[in-house]
Amino acid sequence: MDAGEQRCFSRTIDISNVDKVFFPDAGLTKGELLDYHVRIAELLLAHLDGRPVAVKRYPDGLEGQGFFQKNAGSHFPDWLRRQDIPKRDGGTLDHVVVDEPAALVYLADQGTIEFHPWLSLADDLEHPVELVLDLDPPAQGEVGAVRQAARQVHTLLDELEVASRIKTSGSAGFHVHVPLDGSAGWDVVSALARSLAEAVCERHPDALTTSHRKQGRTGRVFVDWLRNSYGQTSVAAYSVRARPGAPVATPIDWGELRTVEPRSYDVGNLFRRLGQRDDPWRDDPPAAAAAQVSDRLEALREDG
DNA sequence: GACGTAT
DNA sequence: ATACGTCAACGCATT
DNA sequence: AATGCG
Ligand SMILES: [Mn+2]
Ligand SMILES: [Mn+2]
Repeated sequence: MDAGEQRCFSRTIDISNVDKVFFPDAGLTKGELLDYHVRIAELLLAHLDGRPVAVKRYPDGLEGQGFFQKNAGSHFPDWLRRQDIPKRDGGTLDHVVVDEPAALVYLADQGTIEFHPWLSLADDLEHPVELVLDLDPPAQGEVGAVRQAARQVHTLLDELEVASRIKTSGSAGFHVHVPLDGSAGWDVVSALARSLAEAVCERHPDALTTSHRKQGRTGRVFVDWLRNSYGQTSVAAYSVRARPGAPVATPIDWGELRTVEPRSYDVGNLFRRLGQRDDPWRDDPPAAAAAQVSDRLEALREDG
């Protein structure tokens, strides 16, 4: 991508610093990162369209300091959607909402490396459209343990007849997504996420834990259900991660879990994959009703 | 990355 | 003109 | 009330 004013997805964006190195180990520049976002825009947008999105910006690349941003900056263009969103503490955010591909490119030009959407839509903040379980191994590179954890979560969800999908995190683990029908509020969804996490940990107490404090995990895979709250986010499918090698959080099929690792895909190789196969998350599976799933899970936990 | 202030 | 300082999130279980 | 965590 060239510097200066570019016409991009029907918007004009003033691109800067295209030769600045953002990923030194991979030799990837900001311009190349912008190219990635132009190319991935359709798929990335498909998985966060209409949601409030927090961005993690690194204006000086991986070597510089990064920060989260939710509020739309005063200099952000008029066409970029923003929305007043109440905080739980009574305050208000002027939150970025992504609803067009140009927004992704604009934000990437602002130094955004990671996109972190809410689990609910801007038009219905109180009713999440998905539930996410984040599986983190005790240490980087413990792929076997976190793969096994993912299979165990999948098994439980299958028993509950709930459709689920998996992606690499681009970091150390995997994320399991459960599409929801929007019938339940955060209280129900958060409680369900907690019960799912606790249920799978009860089945495999030596391998899995829900302990939020690192100290309590003792070599086990952390099943993080706490993402499932109002105003919380998890990294988007097809977002780049701010890690060496420019890894990408990549949707995969359950059958790929045998071979794919958390950082298998990155900005440099993702399009080879997508050239050979469709987005594994292209077709929306049936969306679950959280309250009903909670009832079934309660019954399952009583029996055994 | 953008902006305000100081040199 | 250029350099420098400052700003850019949140929710919540647990202790 | 403060902390740890993602
Ligand atoms: Mn994680
Ligand atoms: Mn800077």
